[in-house]
Amino acid sequence: MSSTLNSRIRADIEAKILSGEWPPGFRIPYEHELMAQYGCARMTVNRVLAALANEGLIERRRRAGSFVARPSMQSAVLEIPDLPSEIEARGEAYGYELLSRRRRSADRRDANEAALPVGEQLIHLRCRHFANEKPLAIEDRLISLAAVPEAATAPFDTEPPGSWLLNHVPWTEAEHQFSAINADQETATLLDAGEGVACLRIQRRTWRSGITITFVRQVFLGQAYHLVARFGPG
Amino acid sequence: MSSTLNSRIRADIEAKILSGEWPPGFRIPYEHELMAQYGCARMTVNRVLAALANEGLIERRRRAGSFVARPSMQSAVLEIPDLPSEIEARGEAYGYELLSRRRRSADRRDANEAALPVGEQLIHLRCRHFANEKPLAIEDRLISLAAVPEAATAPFDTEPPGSWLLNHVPWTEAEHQFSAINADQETATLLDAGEGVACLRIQRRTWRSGITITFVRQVFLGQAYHLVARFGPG
DNA sequence: GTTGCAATAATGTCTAGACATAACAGAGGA
DNA sequence: TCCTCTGTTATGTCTAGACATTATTGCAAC
Repeated sequence: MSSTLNSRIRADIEAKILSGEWPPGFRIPYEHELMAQYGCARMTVNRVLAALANEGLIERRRRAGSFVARPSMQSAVLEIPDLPSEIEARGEAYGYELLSRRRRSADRRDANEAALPVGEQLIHLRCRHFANEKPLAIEDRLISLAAVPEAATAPFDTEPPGSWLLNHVPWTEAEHQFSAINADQETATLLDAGEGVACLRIQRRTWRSGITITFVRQVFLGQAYHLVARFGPG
Repeated sequence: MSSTLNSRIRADIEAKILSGEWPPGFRIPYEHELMAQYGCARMTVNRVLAALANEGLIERRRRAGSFVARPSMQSAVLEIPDLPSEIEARGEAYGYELLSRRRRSADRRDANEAALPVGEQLIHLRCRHFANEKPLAIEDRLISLAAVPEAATAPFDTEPPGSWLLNHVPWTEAEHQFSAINADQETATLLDAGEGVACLRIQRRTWRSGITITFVRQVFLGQAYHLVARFGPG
């Protein structure tokens, strides 16, 4: 309960919007009026309104005023923790196994899936993640050697590539794709499940300044893994 | 290409972080120094740094300074558009069918899944979404009448409940859960697919000020539907 | 050594102005 | 009627200060 003027104004406005007292489209008081109401400088209310606009709660139009935005509900913040940390956070034992490691150059399929230029040198890893000794996911990972040369000598036999990259690559953008698939025979065997069982497949492409760093495809047992995403103001 | 001083400072700092020139943990210049470097007031750099901290790109500690945050990669912005708009955006024809509509009170299972108090009056809808005449998803939806009394008389036979709620409920928080399931016989029939086919299941609980508004479970054909989430600064 | 106090240095918050910018409204002219 | 010009108005950006807050540092007493 921080009681800065800033947060008080913000809380008041959020409450009005949240409660429906100020419905979508409603014109909220001008900075001028809020300034008078709270007896503060315009800069103070401006900061609040700018922040609210930034988060999409309100919409500001010069000359016209500020308006409560229509709730779009079109975006959510998705938490995708590092697998080891997440599994340990659930109180289970994390396990990791490297299945194979190859150095090859990108073919047409990689270019299509992972946006890697054909012919680019890359490391292709295949590994398994375990929770409490039971297989949880299979991972197929491509790492571009042009973007991450250190990957050529990194020891991926004990540390999962995701965690390694997290600590060696500065900042990234990413795109995820989710779908559900039936396990084929190989997948089923590796996951210690029946053929055809539903699996959650997550594909993630990570890049920096337009250069693809890594592509990963993880296949989870659909029953064993739940992704959670939260959304909302606050 | 807005060339406000604000955005110029911001772009400079983001570029340094992005390029790896300022690695995670690096102490970025003090407000004082940036102020001298750009020849501006402290308030100006403060606004930039506060915004960057707000987005998690940097971390600020009193007396110590501001530091480049470790790339967490633990959150992504997930776009979950309204189904009708999304299907039409793909150039396909959207269709909707209400399968059943019941008014009942919440049982223990609802309380568990949807955080609805046992005994609370609710509307239970079951419907189907189509893309180009082919079934795409089955939806099971609970709407709390305590939170949304107008739902009792709303005409859900032509407009999907998601779109209706979007236009009638002010502001919401939500939590999503993703998993993969094999279609049971009923699901398979409704989706016009084979029994056992992998489906992507999305469950979403939406509330306002701690009061649950609605709970929805959507089951998509795993092959037909791809969710995409993007993440990154800028 | 260890504890505790005080100085210091950074961010956090706020003020009372200033000028810039964009969009709208109304007046006047073609 | 339609267009353009001009003033008005609310937001956008910025300044040069001020005091508050707090974590660290270093000194001093135990």
